[in-house]
Amino acid sequence: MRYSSNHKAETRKRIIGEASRRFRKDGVEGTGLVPLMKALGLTHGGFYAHFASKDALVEASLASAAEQAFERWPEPRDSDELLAFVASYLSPEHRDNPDEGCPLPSLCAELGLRGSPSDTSDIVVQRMTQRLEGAELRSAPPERSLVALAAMVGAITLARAVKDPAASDQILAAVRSAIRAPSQET
Amino acid sequence: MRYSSNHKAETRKRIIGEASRRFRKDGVEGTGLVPLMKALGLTHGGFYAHFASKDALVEASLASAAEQAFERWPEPRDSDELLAFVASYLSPEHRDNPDEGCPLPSLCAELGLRGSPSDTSDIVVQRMTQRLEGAELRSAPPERSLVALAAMVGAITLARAVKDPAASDQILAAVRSAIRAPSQET
DNA sequence: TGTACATCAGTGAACGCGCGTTCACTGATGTAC
DNA sequence: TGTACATCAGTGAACGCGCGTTCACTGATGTAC
Repeated sequence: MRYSSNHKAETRKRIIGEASRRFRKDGVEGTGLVPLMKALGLTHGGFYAHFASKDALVEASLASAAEQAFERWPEPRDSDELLAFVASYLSPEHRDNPDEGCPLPSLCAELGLRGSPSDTSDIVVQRMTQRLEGAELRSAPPERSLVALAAMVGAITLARAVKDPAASDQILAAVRSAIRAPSQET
Repeated sequence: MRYSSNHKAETRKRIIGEASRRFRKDGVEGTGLVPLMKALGLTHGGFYAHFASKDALVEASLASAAEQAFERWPEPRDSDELLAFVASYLSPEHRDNPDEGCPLPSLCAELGLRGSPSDTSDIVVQRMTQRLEGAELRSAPPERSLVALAAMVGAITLARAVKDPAASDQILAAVRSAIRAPSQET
């Protein structure tokens, strides 16, 4: 089976795409290479033509998930876009679809307890924080956006863990309105 | 080997104690029953005299970790105690010792993606939120303490995942000071 | 244009390992007589 | 006080399974002549 010159690169991309979705949905430990390759119509033996190990795939998938998050939530250009970003991040849709969502709530906890070799988390935190330094908040202390990010990540994490749907919605709504109107918090 | 009448109950407690530490440190999937029992000086076969399944142990350990968190951070009686609670929760010590810490940052993500059968998360969220409704914040909207909890859980999660120690400390400090002085946030 | 060969993405069987779970058994102790 | 027996927490070998990884092989295609 000889393929076109970029066939291998495309297969590699397909593996990363499927893996980055599964890692976010089921966790790294919960995702097996055999079912992963099978879902792509391939056999598991071929995996090692593309990656040296599962860890290498984790690294590549995390970077890909980060890139996807940066595209989904680009740098806001004004305060309206900033609030739209926050609303989208804290939406029930994002809560209910971790496989397409931000890797921070889905993968941080797992990579935090394993001694992750990558510093992709650092980069994602940094760039997501930058995106929150928008418009009318620019006069705020620089940690303000870090607090907002922590609240957003915590809200999604808790909203996914809580069983009661009303309580879950309430967590998202509370953080959404707190970031929307921080001056009325006290 | 016949033992004193409460020997079995004590062994059960020891299993739960060790498990609740390991689950928080290494995750549920990352904790095997064989090494767990071995660490207690027992063989793995005896496990099923105490629990019907690993899932039953997860349930019991989560409840135990929650109870431990409620004891470590009891209901604050005034605003000083409330700030001490927040400072303790957001301390480097808590970040660096997940095995003795709050189960929300360590276990929520993992139990969130598996369809957890327990509603212990709901209870922990509810009771930790109550503890943040202290003193001078009582006039604030009720969601205020929910936002604080989300920020605290998110901060610990991120601080554990980030590689750069300075960045990790910064996340904790930012949320700490934001909760300490919410009126100066804007 | 036609043949022989090299390439290499993907195949599929096999590996050792640790997992959760089962089960026949052990043996020190409390109880019955 | 002494013996026979029942109890039952814990033992340890075994189970089937899925995991990550290895490796000899396949076979359609591009290239060389």
